[in-house]
Order: sequence, then C-alpha cells, then structure tokens
Amino acid sequence: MGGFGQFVRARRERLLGEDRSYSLRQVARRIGVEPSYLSKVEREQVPPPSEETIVRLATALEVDPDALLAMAGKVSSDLQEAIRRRPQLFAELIRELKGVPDRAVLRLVREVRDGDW
Amino acid sequence: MGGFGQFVRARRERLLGEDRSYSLRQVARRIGVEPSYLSKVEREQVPPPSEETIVRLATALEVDPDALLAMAGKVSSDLQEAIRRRPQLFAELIRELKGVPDRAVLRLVREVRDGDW
DNA sequence: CTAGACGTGTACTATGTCGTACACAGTACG
DNA sequence: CGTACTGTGTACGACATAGTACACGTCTAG
Repeated sequence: MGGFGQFVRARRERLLGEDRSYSLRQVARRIGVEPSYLSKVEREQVPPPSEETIVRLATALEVDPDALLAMAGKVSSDLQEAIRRRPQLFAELIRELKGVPDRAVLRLVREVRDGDW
Repeated sequence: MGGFGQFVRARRERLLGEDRSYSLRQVARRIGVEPSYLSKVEREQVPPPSEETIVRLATALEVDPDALLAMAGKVSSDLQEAIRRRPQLFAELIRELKGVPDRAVLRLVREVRDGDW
C-alpha cells in the first residue's frame, strides 16, 4: 500500500529521463547518503530513512515533503510539536475530521486562512 | 518544562492519599510493567514509556491519554494515521492553526461537530 | 518480631533505527 | 581499449528504545 521506495524510484527515473544528473549515485550524493543505502531504500530492502533524509530527498526530487513523509508512515515533527502544545484541542479536532470529506476540510482550511480569526 | 515523571508521581500520590491501592507497585502491576521500571520513569531516570504503556498508565491514573502522551513528547498514533491519510490537507490546516488562539480553535471544533458537513 | 508490602539500585538484553564502508559486475563513450 | 560512471550485494556498527530480573534495605501492621 505504501510503496515509499517504489515511488522514489519512479519519481527519480522520471526526472532522469530529462536530466542525467538524477542518477541514483548523484541524488544520493546530493542528499548526503551512500548510494548503496539509497539503492536499498528504493527497492525497499530497508525501511524508509529518517525524517531529515526524507525531507532532503523530497527537495531533491521536487515533491511535497509532507506527502513523502506520509508515504514513509511519518508525520512532520513540526506538526507533532503543534499538536503536543494543545493535545486535547487538536486531538478532538482531528478525530472529528476523520469522517469529514476532503472538500469540506479544504473549505475549512480556506476559512481559517482567509477568515478574521 | 515537561516533567512527565514528576506529573505521574504527583498524580499517583494524590490518588494514593485516598486509596492505598495506588502504590507504585500496584499501579505497576495493573499497567503491566516492573515496579523498578515505573520507579525510574517517575524519577525520570529513563525516558517516558512507549505509547501503549502511557495509555494504560493514563487509564490507571484517570487522566487524559492525549495530554499524558503530549507530556511524553508523543502524539497518539491514531492521530498520526489520520494525518498520514491526507498529508497536504492536514499539514496546511495545522500550520494555519498554529497562530490561532485556543478559543477560536475550540469554536472551530464545535462548528465541525455540530455543523452539517 | 516477623511476614509482607514498600520504593529503589544495578545489571542485563532484545529489537529497532539509521545508516557507513567497500567491493563487485555491467555499461557507455571518447 | 580503458576509464569512469552505473546500480547493487555483503558486512558491519553506533546509538536509541523499552523494558526485565533480582536483590536490597526499610517500614509497618498483626
């Protein structure tokens, strides 16, 4: 269901089609890990990397960091921080929103952003 | 600032004042850990326990699990799950709400719960 | 005065996380 | 050719997590 590694490989190879600097080795070098490690990550022989490495990878591959973290089964630590500061409040909000369809949540986001809170 | 262990000890001793079955040993037994371990947790000689253990502890001490998890620097895994399912959406919402005061968020929660979403 | 409950100190361990180091065989190109 | 880059296999390691096991001195109630 997840397919973190699969996604990374697909995305990288797509970019590689247009730019030869997206080889596994060069991407590994840019994000600061060993090629063999990235290779194993892409083939899912090891679990997804740490949050920091995933964010660097997201940057390198020009994808949404939160989405990539989610594929790795993780949640950005700054979001966790925000929740930890007001646990009951956010816990209830999020649990309520579990059953709410995407577009309604999106409307809510807009309301908060544009609204006079 | 956190004081997870301190809080647990204070809470347990408060209950112990009224009910002698809230000794460290008996609580430890109820939540399924060794007394020596709970002792170390309360004195913060070790980091807070796992999520599961914290939830059992919250139940035993009759405190809010989310609040206790927050003191341990954690976020309930079911909340994380909810976020992971719609990362961009929730990420944006939560980041927006960082700067929003408690009462406004609370109003939002009510709106979602009572509203015709 | 002693049996049981109390909290605590020390030692140990299994499992997970997050990678590095290095050698290897295949391929492309100039 | 050869050299330089490609992806990959194997081995290994440091550190964190989440506890258990057991002995010890103390206190307290019958």
